[in-house]
Amino acid sequence: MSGPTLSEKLRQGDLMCEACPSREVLRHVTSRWGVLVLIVLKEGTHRFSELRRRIGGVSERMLAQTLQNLEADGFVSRVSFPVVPPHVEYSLTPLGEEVAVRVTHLTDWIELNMDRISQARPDEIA
Amino acid sequence: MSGPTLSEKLRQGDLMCEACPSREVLRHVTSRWGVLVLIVLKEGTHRFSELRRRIGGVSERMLAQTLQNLEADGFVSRVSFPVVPPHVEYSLTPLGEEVAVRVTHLTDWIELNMDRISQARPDEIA
DNA sequence: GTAAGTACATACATTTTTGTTAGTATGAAA
DNA sequence: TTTCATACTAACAAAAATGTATGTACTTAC
Repeated sequence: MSGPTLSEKLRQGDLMCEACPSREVLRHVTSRWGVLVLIVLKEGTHRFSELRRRIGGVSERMLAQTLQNLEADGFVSRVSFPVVPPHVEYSLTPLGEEVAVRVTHLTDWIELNMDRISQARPDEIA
Repeated sequence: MSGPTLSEKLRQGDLMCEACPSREVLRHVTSRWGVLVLIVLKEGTHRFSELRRRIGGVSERMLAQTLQNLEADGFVSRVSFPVVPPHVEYSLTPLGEEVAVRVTHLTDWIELNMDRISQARPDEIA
């Protein structure tokens, strides 16, 4: 009668299960700035300050933290050149490209359908 | 030389632009519990308490709030039956089904690739 | 000589999110 | 009769996310 055991769920990364590590990965990927970083890096390699300028509203602190999370998950690779002033390049790993594809499918849909969504939202008088 | 104007970006919902309303929609959809609610509702209509039991770790408060956000965005429809004890059914709207598809593409990928991701993550000694 | 640009880290303040507890009305089960 | 279940809301508390200000080391431009 019982389905998969807890340890099986943990291995599989069942998102409905509170303790699953997949929840943390999901949080990084879908975090406020994580989504936007993935979108921009999908276009190609960028430097820290380029990302900062592209993504409206990120603070340096948040951008750095977001990049570190995505790097720790294996989605982003960081290459630093030992020069002055510092030069660091960020890009997607093969794993990162795969997530970024799904993320952009979602965000593209939202951008393309914002008018339909706005009509459904009563809060905006416009 | 200049691209789209600010008002054009606002209409189009350019996510790189801080003031765009699409950012708020994205936050609702990719919120901690929003993602999971969309996944479960994609299987069909559910009652409040059913959702609560399915989604490990949600509090009543957060579930209620998440459902209200998704309802306000036009992704979820709420039907309440005037009986005692209360009976309320939640389901996806056509718009909601469309987002839910993209969301599940992302989450399915994460669940299926958790082992690859875990290998890339140095924090877990396992 | 002074200011700007680079890629951050660190300390601290604030804001946002999330959780906890208690409460509601009513019928049914124990 | 006490308890449970339902679908919430409101008040309050704790935790997490985010922002701000400052510093660094060195070079180039003004």
